[in-house]
Amino acid sequence: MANNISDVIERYLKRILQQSQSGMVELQRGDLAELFQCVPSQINYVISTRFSVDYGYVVESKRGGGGYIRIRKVELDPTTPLSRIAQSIGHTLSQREAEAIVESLLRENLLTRREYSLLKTVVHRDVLGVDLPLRDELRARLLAQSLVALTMARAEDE
Amino acid sequence: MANNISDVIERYLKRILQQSQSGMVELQRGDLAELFQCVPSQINYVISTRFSVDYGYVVESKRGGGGYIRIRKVELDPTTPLSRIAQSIGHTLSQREAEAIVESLLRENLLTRREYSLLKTVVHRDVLGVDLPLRDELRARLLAQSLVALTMARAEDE
DNA sequence: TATAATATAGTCAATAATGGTCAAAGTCAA
DNA sequence: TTGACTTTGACCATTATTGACTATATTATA
Repeated sequence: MANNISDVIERYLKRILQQSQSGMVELQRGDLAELFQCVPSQINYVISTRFSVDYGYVVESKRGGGGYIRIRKVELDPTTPLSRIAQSIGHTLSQREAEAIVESLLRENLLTRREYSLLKTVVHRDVLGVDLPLRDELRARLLAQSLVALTMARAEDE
Repeated sequence: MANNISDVIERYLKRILQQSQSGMVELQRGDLAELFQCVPSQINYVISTRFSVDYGYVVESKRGGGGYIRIRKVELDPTTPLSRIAQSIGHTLSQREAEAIVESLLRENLLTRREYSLLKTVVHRDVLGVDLPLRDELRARLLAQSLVALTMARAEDE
């Protein structure tokens, strides 16, 4: 479609992702930027707009000498309850709401008791220990991302 | 994967550690540096960043003639380790240190893959999303309390 | 035995080699 | 014309590499 560099880079990455057996690409930001004659931060833009977790990608990177960016495609079934709930969590979340969520997940056997216990701790105000409203925002991120992690962990476990 | 010498040396050391029955490797710093064509202090860098006690290794050394560096992999005591590790976590904790801890717990089978994935998420700087030094303090609380929660969690509900 | 020479390993700070963030400026279609 | 999307670059953060200087142990020598 569009002739902008971002789309070109996107197609390039998706093509090599498809071709790789492992479902993973590893690249150096500077190399890719050079290949497409753009500034390095353009690569970050492409990744953040087109390879986010919402689209089913996991991106890891490392800075420093020998650094890299690694993109993996994960099977993320959006109908699975955990990821649906993760998506339904907004920008802020009270402790009461968070506890209601993890308790219902435990009841439905979507969490083990250990996982439940762990999440109960993670969302507790004393553990977070920062002031509102930051605390509720932090809690929302922690719980949402934790549920996403659990969704993907299952996929990885084979 | 890695284009840097540090990672290559790390893999080399882990390979011979695996191959040795004793779970121990002894080497001379200068020899290893020569083998990999790097300065000797690079070996110290690799050891301090990848073979710290957080990663489950103990390193001893001796200077002078016949000097050596000895790396041992230590098994965690499977009876109380989670709580012990929780106690050893101080007031502040970097992402790198936190990951070292959860990786070694996974390796020792003290965490399931899902729990590992979850904790990896909880200690990630992007998820915490607050500035240093608060971030490292928050991470220390989260991980320490999470491990305590796991210690106390009732074993799996049928 | 004292001392000097030699052979190791350790520390630390400077520099290099990466990737990340953010906001300003540019582009383009509705 | 406006608003969403893209492009750019200055500045930031993290990790790796190097080497000068330091510390310690062993061995040779006076």
